[in-house]
Amino acid sequence: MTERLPLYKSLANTLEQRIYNGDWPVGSALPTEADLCQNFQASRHTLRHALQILETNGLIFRRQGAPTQVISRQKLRRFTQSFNSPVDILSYPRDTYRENLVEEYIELDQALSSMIGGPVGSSWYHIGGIRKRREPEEIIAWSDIYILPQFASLTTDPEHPQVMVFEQIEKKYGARIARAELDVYTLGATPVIAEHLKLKIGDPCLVIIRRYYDDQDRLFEVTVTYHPEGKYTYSMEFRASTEV
Amino acid sequence: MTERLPLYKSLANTLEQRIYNGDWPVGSALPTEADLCQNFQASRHTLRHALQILETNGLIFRRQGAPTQVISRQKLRRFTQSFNSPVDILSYPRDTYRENLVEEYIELDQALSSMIGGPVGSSWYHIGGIRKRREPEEIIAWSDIYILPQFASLTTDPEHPQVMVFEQIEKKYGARIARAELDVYTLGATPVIAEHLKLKIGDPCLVIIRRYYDDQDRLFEVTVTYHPEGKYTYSMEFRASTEV
DNA sequence: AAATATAACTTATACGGATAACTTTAATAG
DNA sequence: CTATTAAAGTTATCCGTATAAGTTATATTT
Repeated sequence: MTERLPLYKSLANTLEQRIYNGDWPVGSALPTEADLCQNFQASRHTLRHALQILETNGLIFRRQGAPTQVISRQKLRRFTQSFNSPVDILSYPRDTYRENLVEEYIELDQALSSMIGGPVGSSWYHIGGIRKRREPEEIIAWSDIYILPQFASLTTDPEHPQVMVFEQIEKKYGARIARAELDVYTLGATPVIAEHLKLKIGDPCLVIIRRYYDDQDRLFEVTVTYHPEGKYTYSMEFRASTEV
Repeated sequence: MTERLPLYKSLANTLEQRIYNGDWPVGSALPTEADLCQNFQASRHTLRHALQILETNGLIFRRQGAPTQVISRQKLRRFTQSFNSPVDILSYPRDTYRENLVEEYIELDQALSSMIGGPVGSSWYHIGGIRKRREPEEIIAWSDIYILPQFASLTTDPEHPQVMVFEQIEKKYGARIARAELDVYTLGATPVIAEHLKLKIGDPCLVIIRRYYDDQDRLFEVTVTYHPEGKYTYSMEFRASTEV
């Protein structure tokens, strides 16, 4: 019932409580490790284990040579969503595939620029096409993919339609996704979209824009998908973060 | 340039590489700590520091008394989005407010049940209303809020329209959100929605459903919002998780 | 054959000490 | 006064050792 807590955990709890009480206000420095060892009668090693927990909980900030700073009065309750791969950010069923209908080099005009996020006049390679489910055979979405011109050659790869484009870029060019943005909104079908998706003009469409940035924070791919009503729901789950 | 890596980090890298190479396949057990200390000429303490890194990276699984298991060949690259509060999951501008138009006790029929997620026949308290922005004065959304009947009294609170409902539930009843689900899709405006939002029937609406669960995984609030075209974009940002 | 107890093995916790690396403050030189 | 150097203080890394606690396999008993 009253499971005995290891010393380092009990110490971490005590320190958290003391910080919460305001014994060491935010912005101030914690006593030195040596002092804390004295006060709490623990070895330096055990104490540091406790401090490490406070650090990962975002309560303190440590820097070699400088005193440890208190940076937060209480543990943040973070709501996090995790994906093991960027594929899952927009999790299409695996039994879908893309059919390219348009391939062209373009320069961004004002309208495209505000949607895509790149500067006006910048050059991109545009791949337009539809995404289909196999059975029942059905059109799920129209998708516009914009990639940097130097990546254009990857559309010649035979397995191209089966694989997400950013995966191909990662594989062939070594660019790694460090950040991704996601915008979701609704829009009445434009004439072009309506024709491709066999809708009436103005029919509701779910628009999802994804922007991929590399570790230099350079935008290197943007995907815009248009889903007709009833064909797609974007779902997510969030959890309050668990204790350490 | 060639910054010298601490032994424990260098050890962690080596072990990761060896696992990736397949020297210790997924599912097999790592050599004992004692053996690894021997092989890599490190103290048990330093070695354990390295193992701890592999563990947080999701490569190994450790259990007191049992050999350490290899559970993944490569570091997961997790894409995470963090919110400091559930408010931010659906981040409305702070200068908006809710205007309740309907309050009633209901029982879920088949259609509502599949949308909300509660069982058919279960009792809920329904609050229907519109969300407005102050300036320019504008209707942003129609929202249906479903809460357990025991929370119904909170609508009498004077500050109720300004505050998110789950915050009031947390404050007054102590229920804490442990999990939240989010569904996003598009829908043509139904007659009821069209009237409230002053739209034509069939006009595109962005529908966002949020379901809040407590720590017992009991559903205690569901919110459904309908946004007319052009009035709302749901935005998120994801980052590849940083090294430990 | 099944349940129980034992032993061997492995990881977890905890102590102590020594050196390195970094930061800040004080002293010094120009 | 400014820039540099030296010293003191603090955290980071790394080693060693000992005991506790949990798991698994083996032996024993029923």
